[in-house]
Amino acid sequence: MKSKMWDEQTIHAFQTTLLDWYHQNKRNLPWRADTNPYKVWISEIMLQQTRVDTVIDYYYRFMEEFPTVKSLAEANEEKLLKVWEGLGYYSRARNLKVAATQIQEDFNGEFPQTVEGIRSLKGIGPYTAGAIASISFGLPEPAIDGNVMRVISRLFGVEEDIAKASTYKIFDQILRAIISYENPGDMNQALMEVGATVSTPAAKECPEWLKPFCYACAHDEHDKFPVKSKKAKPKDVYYLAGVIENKEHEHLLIQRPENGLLAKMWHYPLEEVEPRKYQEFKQLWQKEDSKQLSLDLVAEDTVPELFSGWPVVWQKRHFGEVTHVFSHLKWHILIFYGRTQTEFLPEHGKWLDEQSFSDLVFPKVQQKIVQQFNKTHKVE
DNA sequence: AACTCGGGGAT
DNA sequence: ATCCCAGAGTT
Repeated sequence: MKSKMWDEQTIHAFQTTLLDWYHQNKRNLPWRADTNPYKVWISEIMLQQTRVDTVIDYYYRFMEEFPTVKSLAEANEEKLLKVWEGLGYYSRARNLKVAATQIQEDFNGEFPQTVEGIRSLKGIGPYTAGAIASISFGLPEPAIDGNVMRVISRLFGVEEDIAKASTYKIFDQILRAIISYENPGDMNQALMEVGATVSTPAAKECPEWLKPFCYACAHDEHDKFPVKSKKAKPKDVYYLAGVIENKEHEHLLIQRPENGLLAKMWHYPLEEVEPRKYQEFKQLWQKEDSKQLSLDLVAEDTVPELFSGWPVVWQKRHFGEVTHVFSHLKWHILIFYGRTQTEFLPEHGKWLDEQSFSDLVFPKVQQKIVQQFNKTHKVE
């Protein structure tokens, strides 16, 4: 880092100034009502890679359904995921249940009160352990998230790449030196609050009260920090999706595998195709080619490449396109419609009427497909 | 150390 | 479009 470590006097002045600002400016958030470790824990897990505004409603519903560690440990997984539906990173929800069971079995039902104990819980890493330890138990542990790294990198002129894991120790050392032993919980939350509301990514400079402590402001280099290497853009993947209806007007849904992306969630059958094939279908089977066909007039033509082997007669047109971006993938999905007169059930499949869709846990991409299909076929 | 894992809001 | 968000687990 470019700046020297602060002396005792500067550290004390910073703590006082920061905590004063925090107590006057902190947002009134539901999980700040008290420092109960269960509430802090749930909120911190929800807040991982997720904005405050998004979390608030989920937090209220979660606390209503699972108010205690015990209720979470005994939670039905489907119900748990239903509460989490739409929030993303679903392993967070599954790990919560695992950790709640750990608390029941390894800690006699009482939330662990040491950093090591907290850190041993599934889904709790260095950041969350530090947050709970400091906020709920007053331990002088840093809580290093994206906000804190941005703020500290500006205050001290940290030039190392914050995207690298090895840079973590630099922030850890700085924070252990400047953290308040009187009120580490508020100190950590204050630093995050500064990052979220004042020293934002696009902020040109710090407010006056913070400037005396800021290396970047002093050198007019606010836009140089934090240093962060770029991530690769999501890889394109192409799918054909099949909306398949049986004689009972039910739709076929498939449950994803137990591990990996969108684990155990339900979706219309998907078949990955080469980008060239995808474009062929998109152009040759346009809606315009068969405008006269309603859902009642299924074409005799079949689609050999689409879910081959299933006794389905496909309509020779597509029902629009959906794209969905994940952290590392971009899905392109072209939607088709077909009917079956035969009773069949693929592995991991389920037939369900549309009124009951809300009983299952659908990822956003599946919700988009449902919406696109209904929009396209109902207007014609 | 690199990759996997969701979704959305701000710019 | 791009960034990035109160990150953690796996390989």
